Amino acid sequence: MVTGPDLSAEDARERYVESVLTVVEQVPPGRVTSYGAIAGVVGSGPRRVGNVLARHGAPVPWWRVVRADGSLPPSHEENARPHYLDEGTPLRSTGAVDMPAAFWDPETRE
DNA sequence: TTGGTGACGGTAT
DNA sequence: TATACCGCCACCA
Repeated sequence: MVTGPDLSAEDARERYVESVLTVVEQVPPGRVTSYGAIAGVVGSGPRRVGNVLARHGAPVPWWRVVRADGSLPPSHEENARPHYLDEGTPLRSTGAVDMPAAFWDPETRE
């Protein structure tokens, strides 16, 4: 078989990206979820999720997606803080998100 | 084609 | 409690 472009695989990748962005959009204001939680829903590893947001995360509320410990890379943390204050997201004195209070599980939607 | 990299996560020290 | 290291896996140069 001639090695043509695998369009099905490319389409699968596109649907995967769309799935991730859809989950992010479903996170309620004032709540956050983690890369790992999204990974569990879309069926992939957490680094994949971060990679997707890095490339296609601009149009979605990316600040509602944080690391498992509730923190974000310093630069993004600066951009996210205003959103947290505006949405009333529970924060800790460290500047990270108060995970036990703010975590939203995309699988149980609570 | 091969190798390096990363918006992470968990475990070990 | 903080730091280091490894595992994972697709994307980019």
